[in-house]
Amino acid sequence: MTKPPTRIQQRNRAAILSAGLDVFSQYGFRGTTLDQIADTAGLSKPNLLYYFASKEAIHAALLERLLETWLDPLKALDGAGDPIAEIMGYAQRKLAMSRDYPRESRLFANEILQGAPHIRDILHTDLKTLVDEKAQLIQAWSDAGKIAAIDPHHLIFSIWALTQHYADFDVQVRAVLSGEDAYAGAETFLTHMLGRTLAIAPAT
Amino acid sequence: MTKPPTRIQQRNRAAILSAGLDVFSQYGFRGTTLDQIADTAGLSKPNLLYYFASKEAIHAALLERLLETWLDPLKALDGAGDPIAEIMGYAQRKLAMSRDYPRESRLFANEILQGAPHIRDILHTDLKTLVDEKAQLIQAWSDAGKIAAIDPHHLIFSIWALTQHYADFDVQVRAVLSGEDAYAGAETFLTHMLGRTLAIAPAT
DNA sequence: CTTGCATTTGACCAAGTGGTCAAAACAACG
DNA sequence: CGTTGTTTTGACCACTTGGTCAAATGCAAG
Repeated sequence: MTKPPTRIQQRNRAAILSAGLDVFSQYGFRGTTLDQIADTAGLSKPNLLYYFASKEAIHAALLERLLETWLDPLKALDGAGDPIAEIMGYAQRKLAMSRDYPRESRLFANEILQGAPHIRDILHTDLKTLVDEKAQLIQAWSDAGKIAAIDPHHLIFSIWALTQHYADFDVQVRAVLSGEDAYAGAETFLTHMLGRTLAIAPAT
Repeated sequence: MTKPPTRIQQRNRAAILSAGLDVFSQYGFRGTTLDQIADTAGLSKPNLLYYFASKEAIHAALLERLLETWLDPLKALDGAGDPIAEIMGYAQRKLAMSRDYPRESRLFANEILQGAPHIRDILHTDLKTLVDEKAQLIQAWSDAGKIAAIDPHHLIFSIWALTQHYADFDVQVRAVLSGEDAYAGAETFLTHMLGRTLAIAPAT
C-alpha cells in the first residue's frame, strides 16, 4: 500500500542523507543541528522535517545504511581461500572503504567515541558473532601453521585501526604529509606490514 | 603579582578540568554543554564560570594540557639508541598512554574528527616538524640497513593508529572481547607485528 | 482550467543554551 | 566580634534548538 517515492522524494531524501552524513560525521549526533543539515541540503528546516520525522530519524537512517555495508569486507573473508591472501585482501578492501567512504568511517568513529548509544546492541550481537567466527577461522589457520601464531582478535583490530585511521584522522595525516596522497603509500606500507606479520617464521 | 591559587581554587579547577575531559572527550566541543560539565564537577553553572571564563576556555585549557604531553613519547625517540628497540619502545609508550589516559586520547580524536579547528596550526607546524624530523631519523636507519625498508611516515601513522585505537574504540573492543582485558594481548600482538615489520629481510 | 495531492514555507513554541549579575554565604584574620 | 576578600548562588537574559502547524505553492491528470 506504500506508494513508490516520486523523483522529488528520492532527490530530497538523498540530499538530506548526504547533508546529514556531512554534518553528523564531523560533529557527532549532539553537536549537529537540524539547521546545519537543512542548510547543507539546501532545504528549509520544516521541509527537511517533512521527509524525516526527526533528527534521530535521519541519524538512524544513516547508521542503518552504514551497517549494511560496513561489515561486508570482513564477511567476505573466506576460509577456503589462501590464508595470507585472504587477510591481505580484507585489509585492502577496508583501506579502499576508508578512501572511498571517509564520511561513513567518521560517522562510525563518532558513534563509537560517544559510547555507541545507538548501536550498542549490534556491537554485542551481530558484530561480536561475526568477529568471533572469523577469529576462529584465523586461529585455525594459525594452528595449522599456515600463518604466524598471532591473536586473531588483535589482528582484526589492527586492520580496523590501520585502515580507518586514514579516514578518521585525515586532517592530521594531511597536515603531516602536506598534500601528497596518503593512500598509495598506505597500501604499500600495509602490504609490507601485514605480509611480515602473517608470514610463518623461517626455520632457525 | 598573580596570587597563588588557594586550595579551593586548585580543587575546583581540577574538578572542572576532569569533568570537562569526561564530557568533551565523549561528545566533542559542540556536543558538550556547560550544565553537563557543571553537574559532573558537582558545581553550579555560575560557579563553574567563576573559575573559567567560558566553555571555550575550559576546552582550550584541556587541549593545551594535552598537547604538552601528547608528543612526548615521540620526542623521546632517540637516534643514538638501537633502532628496533627505540621504535618498539615508542610504540609501547604510546600504548601505555592509551591505557592510562584514554579520555585524553578521545579528546584528541574528537578534535581531529571535527577538523581540528582549535589545533590546526599546531598540526601544521609543531607536529609536522617533529614528525618530519623523526621520519628522517627512521629513514636513515632504513637506508643504513638497520631496519627494513619502509616509509617512515606511514610507520609512525601505524603506531598512532594501532595504539590509539584501543582508547578511542574502547567500547567496540570491549564488546568484541566481552570483558577480557585488551591491553595485555595488544602489547604482545603489537610487539610481534612491529618486530616483524622492522626486521631486516633475511638474505635469500 | 480545475481538482486533488505533494511539496514548501513563515510564524510560532517550549525547552535548552552560553553567559551575566547582584546579592548572599563563607572564610580568614586582626 | 567585625571587616575584607573569596566563593557560591538564584534569577535572569538573549539566542539557539528541535519540532509544530496552518496556510501557501507547485504540479499532474482529467
